[in-house]
Amino acid sequence: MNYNELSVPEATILQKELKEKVITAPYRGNIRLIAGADISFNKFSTTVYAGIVLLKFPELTPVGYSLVEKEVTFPYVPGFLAFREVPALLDAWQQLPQLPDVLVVDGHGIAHPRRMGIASHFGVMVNHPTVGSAKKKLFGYYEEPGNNRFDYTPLKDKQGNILGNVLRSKPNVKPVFVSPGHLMDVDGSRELITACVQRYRLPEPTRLAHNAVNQFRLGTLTAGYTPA
DNA sequence: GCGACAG
DNA sequence: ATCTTGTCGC
Repeated sequence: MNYNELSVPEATILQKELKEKVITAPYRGNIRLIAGADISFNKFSTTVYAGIVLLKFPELTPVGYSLVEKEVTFPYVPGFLAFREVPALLDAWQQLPQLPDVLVVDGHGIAHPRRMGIASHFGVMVNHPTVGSAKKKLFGYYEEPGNNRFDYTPLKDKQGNILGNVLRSKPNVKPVFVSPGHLMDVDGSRELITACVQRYRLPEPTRLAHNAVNQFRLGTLTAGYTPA
């Protein structure tokens, strides 16, 4: 199926169907390899640069990255980010020589109007554990968390259901929004992201993925898979 | 009708 | 998201 030819109403129907496949449950198992995924592009261009960076866990040292370039015409519409970025990320995913235990996606998971943010969407597509880590809220209500490192508050819907957490990754910086993507639960997602935070606002997986796709777009890195 | 609105 | 320099605060 080609997302570029979908209309928003059609995409909405697809999200409602995919929603039934999302599994929000505690992740059982060891994590020795984690990954971060992100996209970069030039303003007004239909070319996107997608990348996935693999890191050893819990050391968080990068061990390789997969970079791909792809054309995309589906516009950015709040609530439908997946239809614009998932295709390219799938290409990068299929190019990985080894799959991570869990993938951290730049965006929300179930903290979405229809519980189908990009992290959940991608997780269902590849049937793999994912967690969403976003820089801004898309959906839900929350109280500002305390200003101490790792303070957090729940992100809820109007009925009081907890969709994720608002996490203060470091003092005096805006918090990050963490929610389960697929095969993960609310607490586990927060604990994992907390373990991925070092000295910056953003957790290492998405921070390094962001750096990689940006360098790729600017020509400092070349496409393909590269061990670190 | 008005405000909110991932990347 | 991207375009961009200096500047204020921990």
